[in-house]
Order: sequence, then C-alpha cells, then structure tokens
Amino acid sequence: MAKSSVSKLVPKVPSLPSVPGAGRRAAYSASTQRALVDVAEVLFTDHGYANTSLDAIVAGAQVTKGALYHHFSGKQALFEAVFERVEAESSKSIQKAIKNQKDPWVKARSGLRAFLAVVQESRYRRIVVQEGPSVLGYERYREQEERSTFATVVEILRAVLEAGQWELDEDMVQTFARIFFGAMSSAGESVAGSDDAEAAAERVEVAIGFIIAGFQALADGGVEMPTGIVPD
Amino acid sequence: MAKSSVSKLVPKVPSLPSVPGAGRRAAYSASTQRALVDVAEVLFTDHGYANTSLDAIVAGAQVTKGALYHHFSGKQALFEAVFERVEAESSKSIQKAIKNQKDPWVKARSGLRAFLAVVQESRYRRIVVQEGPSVLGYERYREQEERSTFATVVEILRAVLEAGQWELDEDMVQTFARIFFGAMSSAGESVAGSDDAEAAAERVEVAIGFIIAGFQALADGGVEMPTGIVPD
DNA sequence: ACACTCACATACTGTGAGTACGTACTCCGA
DNA sequence: TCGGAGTACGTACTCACAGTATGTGAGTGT
Repeated sequence: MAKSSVSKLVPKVPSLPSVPGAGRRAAYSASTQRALVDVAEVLFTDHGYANTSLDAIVAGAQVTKGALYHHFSGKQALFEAVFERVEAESSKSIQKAIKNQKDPWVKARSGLRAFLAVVQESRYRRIVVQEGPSVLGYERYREQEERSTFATVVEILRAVLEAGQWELDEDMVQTFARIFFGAMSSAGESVAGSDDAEAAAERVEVAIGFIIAGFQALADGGVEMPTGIVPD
Repeated sequence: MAKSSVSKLVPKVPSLPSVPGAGRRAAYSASTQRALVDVAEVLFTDHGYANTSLDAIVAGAQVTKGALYHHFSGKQALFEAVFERVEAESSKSIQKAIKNQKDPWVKARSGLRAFLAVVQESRYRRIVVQEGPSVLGYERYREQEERSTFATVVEILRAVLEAGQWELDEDMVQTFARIFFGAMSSAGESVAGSDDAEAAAERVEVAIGFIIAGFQALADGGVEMPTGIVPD
C-alpha cells in the first residue's frame, strides 16, 4: 500500500544526457540514486527514521541493498541526503518569496509567511524538525541549518537593522537571529499542530508583528501601530 | 568505563519504609526501578537513544532484561520515564526561581535565567530537546511539554500581561507563550553550543530584555530603558 | 504452613543494519 | 573489435539487539 503509492516514482529510464561527464551508465546511476532518495523521503516522512527499514526503501525503489550501499555509506547517509534536499527546497521557496522586496519590514513579513507555509509541510516537520536533531546529532543539524533557513533569517534581520539605523556587533546579530528563528519555528509548530491552521497563522503574524512594532517603537522613539501590522 | 561510572548508582538496599502500601518486596521493586531509570538517564544522555542497548542498561543496573520488561513495556517506555523525570526536575528548578518574585518583570527575568541554566545541562539538551521529539513523537512530546516547562512560560506571561493592563484572548496568550518559549529554547541552545557560555547568556538576556523593553514601550506609551535591562 | 503471586532470571526468536563477494554491463584504449 | 578495467549493481550471509516465553524462588495474605 505504501509501496504502491511509491512505485510510480521508480522506473524512469533516464533521458540520456548528451552533455557532460559520461554516457548512459552515469545517467542510470544518477536515476537510481534519485529513486532511492525519493522513496526514502516518502517513507521517512510517513513512518519516521527508526520505523523505516532499508528493505522497504530498496523494495520501493526497485533495487537491492547492494545498490543502496554503493551510493550511500549507510542509512544515516541516506537520511542526510533526504534532509539536505528538503532543507534546500524549503530555503529556496523562502528565498523566492523575499528576493524582490525592497522594504525590509515587508521583506520580514513575506519571509515569515513563507516560513509558516514551509513549516506546515509534513516532510519538513518530520524530517527536519522532528527527526533531524536526533538522527544527525545536534552539531551536524546546526551546521546544515546555518547555511540554509537560518541564513535567510540573518539576511532579513540585517536588512531590518540597517533600516532602523541600529548598531549591533556580529555576536548580537547572531543572537537576535537565533531568537527570532526559534520563535518562528516554535510558532510554526503551533500553526501546524492547530485545528485551524489559517487562524493560527494569523495569530502568529499578529504576535510577531507586535514584537516588531515594539522594536520600531524603540527605534524611532514614537509609539504607534497598535495592531503591529506593517501595511502591505 | 561507562559501566564503572554508573555502577555506584546501583546497590542501594532500600531503607524499608514502614509506611504504606507494602513491605520489603515493594521497596526492593521501587529501588530497582529507580536504578533502571538512573542508569538509563546517564546512558541515554551520553550515547543517545539509538546507541544505547537495553543490555547495557540492565548491566549497569545489575539486573536482567526480565526485570526491565517487568517494570516497563519496552525501551520507549523506559525513555519516557527518564524524560518525564528530567522535565519534572527542570520545571521544578525554574518554578523555585520565580515563586517568590512579586514584580512580573523581575519574575520574567528570573525565569529566563533559570531556564538558561537548565538548558545548559547536557541531560536536558540531549533527552528533552534532541531525542524527545523523535523518540516520543511530536504529539506526546508536546503534551509533556505543555504541563511542565511550557506551562511555566504561560504563567510568567500572564503575570506580565496583567501588569501591562493588556487584554488578550486565550488563543493569543498561547501563541505568545509559544513564541517566547521557542525563542528561549533556541537562544538556550545557542548558549549551550557557545564557546563562552557566560557571555552568550549575557547576550541572550540583553536581547530578550530588548524585546521586553519594546513591549513596555508599547504598553505605557513612553520609550525608555535603551539597554532593555530591567533593574534587579 | 500453604497457596499464590510478585519480582525477577534465563534462554530463545525475529528483524534489520551492515558486509563480503560475485557478476554483468559499460567505457576506453589499442 | 576486442579485451581489460572499473563501475553499478545483486545475492547471501553475519551480527547486534529489541522483544518474548517460560521458569523460579522469595514474600505475602489467610
């Protein structure tokens, strides 16, 4: 049943690239590698890391353990491949949402929205948030985070700080970024776990907007924007 | 080596309680149960859940698998027992830090300090933060959180909101609490992972104090306290 | 003092990650 | 075009470990 939902990911005789590296052998190789990661992503997301056997993965990908261990050093390495792809795609979608925003406050708001969308995807929640720290270990997990989603938060924060004429040393920027990142992650979880995700997302935006408004109030010495909503 | 560091937790002929329930059999039973949880806590903290075998645990506790499976339904249940104890003790130490504080801002600050201390303990980081979500599953993890550490955050937040004359509906309080909780957790991680934990903790206090100052600015319509530090 | 059951111990099974080794096919140079 | 080498797998095993089935002796109520 899980197998059937996955089996169509598999056959896929690759369109041979006339381009670089090599001929069909490399192409076939790349395709089975992709098939393994595809299937693993689905199974890890649905059943978790510990409850997914390599036998199930190779069966879903229509190969054997020999193939798996040829491409990956083990189960953990396969998970890492899945993890990196999910994070990369997530980060990409957030980047896409903020790239053309000039106003830093609008940029922050767009980034928040995009992040809240990402964190509602089951694969992100399961693979990155839930299983990531345990399977990769906290060190590796943090390293990965550092150069994807978290980096985006830092980017947005810098824009905001610059606009607010703030002066902060590098350590302090990192600290603030950590705090905001944690706040958003946790808020995202509450959205994802809520019955009414729509309303929950709205509350999160209001709450974070409120905090930002407090910043703005400190920045320009006047109090306003009681709703905390930065206008679109 | 790991074994020797753990072996002294074990022997402990219990001082027979003349009090309730029953006689020595119950007392012995409780002591082996405690021994199992004690050893499991150490091994789970040091090597992680997946890398700790039940054989190692029962060896450390000087019992056999029969004893373990008599008291716990399996490895996961044993982990849950460890998890609950760690969370309970952590929550308790935070509660102790805030219980006699009248001023809500001071209370918040004390709570933050206590939390930063807790999150630097390796057992809390490993068992609660890192392995918790993966082993228990996110649902159970959240349930546990809800009635311990997170509940404390809600308590502090209510005090602050009340002092600030704020009116927020219940959902909004929960949302804010989530956000602060996530912020503090993440910040705590950055403290724990830092080279200079002392300085990092200081930065976190400043940063959170800054956010709180923004709140206060919004609350009483005046801007002050540029450092964001609430006086002791 | 007798039955009973609680608190374990012992011995086994099943599953699943990882490994050793065999093999067919492809690519490259002569 | 023909080997020879290396790649991309497949097959068959090992070993570790979670969980189980069953035995046993000491403690407890009557």
